[in-house]
Amino acid sequence: MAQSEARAAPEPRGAEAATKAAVFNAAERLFALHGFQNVSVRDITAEAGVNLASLNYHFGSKDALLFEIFRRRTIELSRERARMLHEATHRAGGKPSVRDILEALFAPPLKWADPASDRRISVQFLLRARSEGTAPMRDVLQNDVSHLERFAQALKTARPDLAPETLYWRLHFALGMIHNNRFAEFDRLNHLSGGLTREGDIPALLKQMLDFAEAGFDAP
Amino acid sequence: MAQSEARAAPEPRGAEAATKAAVFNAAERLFALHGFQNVSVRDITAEAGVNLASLNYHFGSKDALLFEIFRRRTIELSRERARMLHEATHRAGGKPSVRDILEALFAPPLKWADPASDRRISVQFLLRARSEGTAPMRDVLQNDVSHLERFAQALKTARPDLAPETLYWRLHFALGMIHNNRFAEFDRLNHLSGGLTREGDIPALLKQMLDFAEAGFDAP
DNA sequence: GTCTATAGATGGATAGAC
DNA sequence: GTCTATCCATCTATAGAC
Repeated sequence: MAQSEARAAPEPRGAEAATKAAVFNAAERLFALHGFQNVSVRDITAEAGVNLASLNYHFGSKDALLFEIFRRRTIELSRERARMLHEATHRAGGKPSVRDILEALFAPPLKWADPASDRRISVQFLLRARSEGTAPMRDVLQNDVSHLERFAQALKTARPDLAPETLYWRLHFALGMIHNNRFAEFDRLNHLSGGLTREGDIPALLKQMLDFAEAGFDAP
Repeated sequence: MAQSEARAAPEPRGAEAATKAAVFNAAERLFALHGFQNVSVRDITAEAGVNLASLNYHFGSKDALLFEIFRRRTIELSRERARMLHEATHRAGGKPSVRDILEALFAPPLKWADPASDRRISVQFLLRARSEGTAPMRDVLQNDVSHLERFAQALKTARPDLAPETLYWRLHFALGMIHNNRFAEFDRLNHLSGGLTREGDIPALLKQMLDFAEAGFDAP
């Protein structure tokens, strides 16, 4: 438990920072489950088992805390994706296949979404940030596309025959496939399929997504 | 202007219902643009140019108004999709192609999203409802999958060779492609592509989506 | 049906003691 | 750093006059 918290929260060195970490984790969890506007500072501090005023003491404000969680998780996810893309590029001698590029895009958030992962909730937080995020978050999502530019460039190298416009659209579609992996959408799909789709089986889901998206990129 | 409002709002027969229609349209617009929790009753009535109390008089509460907009637009969209699927089924003698089925799924919301359409804002409202919706909305989204069952059944008929599990996943991916068509995501894509992707060109976008998704369904 | 005025509740933030 | 008590802004909803 302490280890899990240590991995999930920012540098919990002394007993003092334990409070900060508890607030961070409780906030991420509640925000991911119930939405940003439906969770109050009182809810967070109660869940964390700390005093009401400690949130403002450690983070300044509710919005600043929200942004801190968003920033940290975004950086972590981008880094994992960039590392996978870099490795795939190296393995392929500079020109990875479309499937390898897509795997670098899909695998990190899917690995987080594993029921056994302590990042399971972080994915849901980031997905919420896309639609419910505050203005500073939207600014980051809007302007910081450098992380995606590497993927667009790799796709151009892999498929120089495709029109750039088509390529960007297909990247957009692939991203849409990931962004739809919210708890509520999984539940809806389970309800529709009568329980056939088991989103807990991450390797199977990754294969399904790669099969679909790779074929989509191969369309004429 | 009067005609446009007549099409978008509920039965504006007399001058009395004009207030109700104005509230309905202002609310849909503000909710779609700024999110459900970021728009107050005061914002809505101010935008509509009516008195603060009229919202509660005509709709009962803010949440009831929200649900009313959601219910109306959901029914309209499902009906358009069902009609297109029905026509495609009839044209194909009972067994429409995967592409025809996907077109019945994609085309209605894309038609609404046309810059020239007076439903442009309704799509954004419905997309917000998926993530920011109140509990009653989530219940509807969760439990009322009858509309999607017809599409799943049609896909099974078109591709009896595919495992049902695979088929449901691919339907989920196709839905994800639509759900990603939010203003913010379009802007992000435009920023990334340097303006190459013009989401205002609906026929071109529909073709891009159909090419990608059809190929995805054709994956082995 | 429309308006004003206000009740009633909630939530973010902080002052100040410890 | 932690806690209590409280301020103050904001919002929904309604009572009651017209």
